[in-house]
Amino acid sequence: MLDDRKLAVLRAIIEDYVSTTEPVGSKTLVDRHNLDVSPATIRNDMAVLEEQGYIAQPHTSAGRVPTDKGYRLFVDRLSRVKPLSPAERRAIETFLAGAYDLDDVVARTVRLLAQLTRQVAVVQYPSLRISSVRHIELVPIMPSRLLLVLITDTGRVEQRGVELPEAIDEDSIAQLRAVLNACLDGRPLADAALLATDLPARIAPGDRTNAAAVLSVLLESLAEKKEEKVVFGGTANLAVRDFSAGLRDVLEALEEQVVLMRLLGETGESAAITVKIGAENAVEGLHDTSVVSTGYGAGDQVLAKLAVLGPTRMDYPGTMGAVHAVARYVGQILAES
Amino acid sequence: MLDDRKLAVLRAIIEDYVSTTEPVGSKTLVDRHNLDVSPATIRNDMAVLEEQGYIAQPHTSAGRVPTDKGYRLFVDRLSRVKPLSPAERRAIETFLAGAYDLDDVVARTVRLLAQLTRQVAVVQYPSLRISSVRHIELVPIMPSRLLLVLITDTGRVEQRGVELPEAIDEDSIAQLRAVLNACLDGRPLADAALLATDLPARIAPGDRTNAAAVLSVLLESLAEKKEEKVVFGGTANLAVRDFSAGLRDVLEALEEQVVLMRLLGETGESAAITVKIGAENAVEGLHDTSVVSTGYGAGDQVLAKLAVLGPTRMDYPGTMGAVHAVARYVGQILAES
DNA sequence: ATTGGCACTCGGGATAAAAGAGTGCCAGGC
DNA sequence: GCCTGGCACTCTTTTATCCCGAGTGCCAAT
Repeated sequence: MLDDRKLAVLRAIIEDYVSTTEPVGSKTLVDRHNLDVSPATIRNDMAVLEEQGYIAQPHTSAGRVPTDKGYRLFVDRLSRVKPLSPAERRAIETFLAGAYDLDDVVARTVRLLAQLTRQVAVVQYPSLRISSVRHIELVPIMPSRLLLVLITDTGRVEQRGVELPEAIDEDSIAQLRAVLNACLDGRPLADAALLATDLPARIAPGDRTNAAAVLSVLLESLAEKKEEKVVFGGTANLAVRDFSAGLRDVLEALEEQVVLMRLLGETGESAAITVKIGAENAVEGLHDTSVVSTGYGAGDQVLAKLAVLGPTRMDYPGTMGAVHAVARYVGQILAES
Repeated sequence: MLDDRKLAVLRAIIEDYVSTTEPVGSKTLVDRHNLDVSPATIRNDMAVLEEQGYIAQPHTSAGRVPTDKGYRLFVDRLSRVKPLSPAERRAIETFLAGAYDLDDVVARTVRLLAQLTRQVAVVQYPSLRISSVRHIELVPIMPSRLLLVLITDTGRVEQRGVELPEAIDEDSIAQLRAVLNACLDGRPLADAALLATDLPARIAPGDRTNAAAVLSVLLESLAEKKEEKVVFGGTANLAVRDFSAGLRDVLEALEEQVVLMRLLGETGESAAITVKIGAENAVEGLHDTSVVSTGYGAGDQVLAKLAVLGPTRMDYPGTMGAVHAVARYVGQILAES
């Protein structure tokens, strides 16, 4: 029902609109792209496209503008992910290679994505739930207070104060630390839950209540969604385009971890690239916004997600290319460390 | 040379302008504040104030607008820090009390400040340089690779990968860890520099090159300005007022750690509140912006700074009150943990 | 199916006039 | 000497009107 030319017209409309920000008319279209037909023909095609909901006109006698549905079709069938230029690839590589630690990797990734796409970048920290324990450390602060430090194989370091029911001495701490590490080292953090039954038996009776307190804090940090940390950047890119309306909504959404998580949550668990266009985003106030996201991680395992957020009128192939490439490189970096 | 009434007029102009965003004229002024004189009298006063550079008119026959110099006078002599309402104090207390760890304290502080002032909040992490070491941990990752974890008495946890020149075994790691902790525990981190000469003697000969590598990483993380971490929030508040111009500049400045540090750097080292108005800010592009900042820390010691950033046209007394109160509470929280 | 022709629509820019807000200054009053 | 009412003047802002042009939809012809 949509022949090849109509699809070509839709593609042309989207490409033009994305680059000019202005509704595009039949005349402009035949000029700019070398379609070998007359404007009138294009108008007929446009009428059909409009009837089917792929494009719309802001008002009578203005050019056409793509609808969400139009972008959807474009992304699904009319475009390919655009590979980055060699220069861009090199830039990514050198930029990420210099990172010191996980915080730095994440921070650099955000900057990189924002710069490449000239849009807002969102990056989630590798999930605690999926990571394995590399080391657990207990540091005494006061007689009845410890600092629990958790280091994962993705390089993430979590810290948490533990209030103990009873005072504890160095030896007991050492024992507890040894047991915890013996049980959890190299294993997925989720296994900590299994310890609940196992732990008391391995601990001197007098320290069991304290051990339970430590464990419960450990489980807590695992359970809490708060730990799904998300970072963003590139908001300055929002100010430049004629996007002032809705800008506030976007900034608000970005600062609300919960909302960000929801946005990323819609990304599938695979390494594929997900595109949510306009109203497809469940989040209120982001209906003029698209989100291009993907999972990343060391190897196949998806440890976390990253995304780019911009107006529905964005360069999808380019953005998708950048998201894809950056996710891959970050994965490599994580695998190496 | 400026009698009481002229000062009152300046104050009135600023208060009105801040709340209405519109140039304020002589008529409006006598109506709103009950000055017992006629508009004509006020006009004369205004003429003087303008001549002296405290106010200006955007164009002939518009009302007057305060200049930077006018705000300066207002802040220095015409206003008092406005104490927060009991409700606000309680809100601060409960909001900050629930924090888990340092990251959480900082994150909550940012939100709190942004919410209280309806502006952009900037908070710096407690300085590594001044903090004392609470514990140093070495975690083996690969035979010739360690993770160095540094925990300070302010609750800050820093991590850093160390590439060793030679492979190392568990025993050597334990020795190194013991020596490092023995030397540095409870002492200011800056003392690490002294270790350079001291360390080799305490370490088995075979491990000295490795020990040196660890130490150099430790010193590096101390030296690097990168470690002066700064966090901000509340950018959504920028979008609401008629501030669209310059918005991009502000967002850009916020995402540039270096710029942010420069902004905070101008804050004095004392616990007093510093106000930088408009062009007084050295940072390009923030000339329509004021920064209200102060130091905070456990006890008297200033560990870091926090600030609120907004248009020169801001509620200075209120903002200063919020900044002051929040800084004090955060200090308390830090001292407690 | 495509095309050229044509009447029609509607937003946006230009121009003009009117409205308003505020000023500066002066001459008179307390 | 300071304050005040009055008044002419200056600009911005608003409103109204007009016109232009881009773009459309439709139709008859190829």
